[in-house]
Amino acid sequence: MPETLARPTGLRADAARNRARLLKVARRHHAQTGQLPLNSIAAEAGVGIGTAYRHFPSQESLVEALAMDALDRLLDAVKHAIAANDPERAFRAMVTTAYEHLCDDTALTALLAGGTFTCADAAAVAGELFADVDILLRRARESGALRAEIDVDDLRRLLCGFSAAATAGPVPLGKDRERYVEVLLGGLRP
Amino acid sequence: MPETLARPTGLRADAARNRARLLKVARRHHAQTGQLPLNSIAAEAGVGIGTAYRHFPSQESLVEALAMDALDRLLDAVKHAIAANDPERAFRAMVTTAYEHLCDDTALTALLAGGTFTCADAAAVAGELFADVDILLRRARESGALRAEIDVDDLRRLLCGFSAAATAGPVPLGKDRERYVEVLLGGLRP
Amino acid sequence: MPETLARPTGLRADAARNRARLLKVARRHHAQTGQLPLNSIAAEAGVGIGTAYRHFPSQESLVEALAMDALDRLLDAVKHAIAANDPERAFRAMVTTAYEHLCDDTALTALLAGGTFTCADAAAVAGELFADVDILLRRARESGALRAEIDVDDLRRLLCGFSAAATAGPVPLGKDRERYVEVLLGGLRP
Amino acid sequence: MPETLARPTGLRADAARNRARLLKVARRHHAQTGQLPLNSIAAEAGVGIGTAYRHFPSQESLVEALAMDALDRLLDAVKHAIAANDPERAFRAMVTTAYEHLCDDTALTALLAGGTFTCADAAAVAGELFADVDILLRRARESGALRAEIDVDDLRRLLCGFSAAATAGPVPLGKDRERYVEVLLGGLRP
DNA sequence: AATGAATGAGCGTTCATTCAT
DNA sequence: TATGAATGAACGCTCATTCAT
Repeated sequence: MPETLARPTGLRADAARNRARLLKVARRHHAQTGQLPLNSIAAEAGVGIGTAYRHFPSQESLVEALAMDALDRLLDAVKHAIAANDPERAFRAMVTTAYEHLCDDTALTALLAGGTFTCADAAAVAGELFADVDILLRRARESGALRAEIDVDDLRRLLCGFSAAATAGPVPLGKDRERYVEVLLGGLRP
Repeated sequence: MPETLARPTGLRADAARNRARLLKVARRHHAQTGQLPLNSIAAEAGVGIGTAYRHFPSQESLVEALAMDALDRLLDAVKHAIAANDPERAFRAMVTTAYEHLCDDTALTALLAGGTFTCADAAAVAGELFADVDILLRRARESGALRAEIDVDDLRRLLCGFSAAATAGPVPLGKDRERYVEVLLGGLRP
Repeated sequence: MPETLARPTGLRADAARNRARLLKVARRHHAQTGQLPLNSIAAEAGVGIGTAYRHFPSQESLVEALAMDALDRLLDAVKHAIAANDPERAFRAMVTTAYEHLCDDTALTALLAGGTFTCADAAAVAGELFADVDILLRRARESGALRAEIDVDDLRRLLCGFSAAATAGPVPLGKDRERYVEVLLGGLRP
Repeated sequence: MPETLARPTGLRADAARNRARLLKVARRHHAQTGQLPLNSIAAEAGVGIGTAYRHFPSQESLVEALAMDALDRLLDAVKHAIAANDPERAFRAMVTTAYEHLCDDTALTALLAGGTFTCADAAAVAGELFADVDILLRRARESGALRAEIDVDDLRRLLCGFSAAATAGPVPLGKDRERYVEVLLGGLRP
């Protein structure tokens, strides 16, 4: 009996279909309302409530499952940035990518804003992500591209705050949301 | 029948007392949970639920009433800043003050993040506030202390995002939250 | 705002009617199934679920309200027994009465079997009841009508056990359930 | 298709292992909570829920399987008692043994309190048990050691009631639970 | 104006049971 | 035979809101 996983493997065909349906409906709910009412999500997905709970025994597990894709892509991007030469460019690329993902995925923002992980694989990816970002931050700091007093956790908070800034309000920010990441990058320079 | 006001005048003594009690309890709830359950708030305040609804017919009116004090103080601070000479110092003072207020008052943050106002007086104060901030921004821009593309609404978003960054997560930021306003101020420079 | 009470006073007419309906339905449920599902009870009583929770915020409060009548009558009977002269007769009368009440009221049995009370007035009546029974037990013990090692709590357990014995099973015991109280009284003699 | 049995024979090795695991977990659940939630029991036992249902198609069959061991031991003890000479000693030994088993095994108590059996072999053992106890009761009655009006079914009820008395409440009775069997034995004398 | 009783929509969660693999 | 996915009834509980007193 495996622990709850945000990214399960070896699902039966019908189980995978149900899971995908649930995630699809859940994603819409979270983006529109910030809530994840399992009852309605199950109903809308055309799936029994018990099935929904089998797949996602807790709201956190659902949030982490929703965020998992973006988390994976983020980790990929960070790995790429680490492999690059220019520390400042790598740092800027990482911040920009993270900002974009956070703006596009409310579940990712909620997960990172919380800062705690219950599913083993989400925690693992997040741990690796933070470790890699730490490397990028060190290099950026040494190359004089980053304020000394900002660490990984500060960046996590600031990025979540910025995506909230871009997303919040009656009208979400439009195309020009890149402006904000410029403000952030400017502010992070010593 | 007067419109709902966030800062009513001419209340009977007992009505004023009830209102104050409700606000006190509501403030604690909002700060601790981000929620404003009128039933429990009325019960804890020792006030009938009907009375609570008479004072605050909607959650928004309660949020605006909660934020009204901070909104007033903010407006005061901005008026002071306008009266000063140095545009850059005035701008910095305004941003810093706003940041502090937002970090300290979850209702103010919720209200400004939403960006809409239902009570006439709250809307009035906010309108004046935004107008005055706009003046400060113009001056700062002209004096070369502020990026050209940032307007009042951007600043509103960014400030809300920054206070969210400082507040969010399992552990709210401690004493050193001023660090973040430095990042913001740095980022806002051209 | 008074604490939850098992025997409230000064209810509005409609509130009293709802309360009575709820208790009536609840009593039937408890007698037949030993359960107290508030949802179904409210529905059967023709009362909103919220109303049910207003009257009985917890299952315990409902059990105690159900048992309150019997508890009162029991206390009355014990007071009478205390006023009598013959310690043995008083003791026997008390045990018999308690047994009868327990056999007739499953909620009373459940409450006394648990031995804990959450409503202030139920706790008060129970406390007085136990104190008075203790007096009866002392007298009975002194007059040689009761084993030395049996105290109030033992009697509570034994009476609950006996009423369970008379009640349990596919067919509850019929008219001749008095036989069992004779066994109990016989067993309690030194 | 054989009837469900509380004590099946000729199980495959893995089936027997699964059955044992289920019983072990179920016993703990029943002792601690009085409930037998098949889903959780199967999960905790590391066995598929379908397998659990194959072994125990109903809650009763599970209860009977749990009680089977104790039922066997009880029957053994009664056979021994029948073989003895002194009818009163035999009777007392039987009552005491039964009481001890009931106090120690919540499933046995639940089964005997219900008084109905669905598995053929449980019914058979219980039938033999009751018949043998009946013999002991007759002898005891004849030798003047037992009230005339108490029959096997009364004893079943009373024993269940007494073990409930010893077990119930916030604090189960401690070491001195033998006291209660003395009360019972005393009460059963003419 | 104040009170608080009533309502019911809605969400969280458990668990017995069936059935496809 | 074993597995575990799926289902849905049932229940617990909260809270926004209305309305009679």
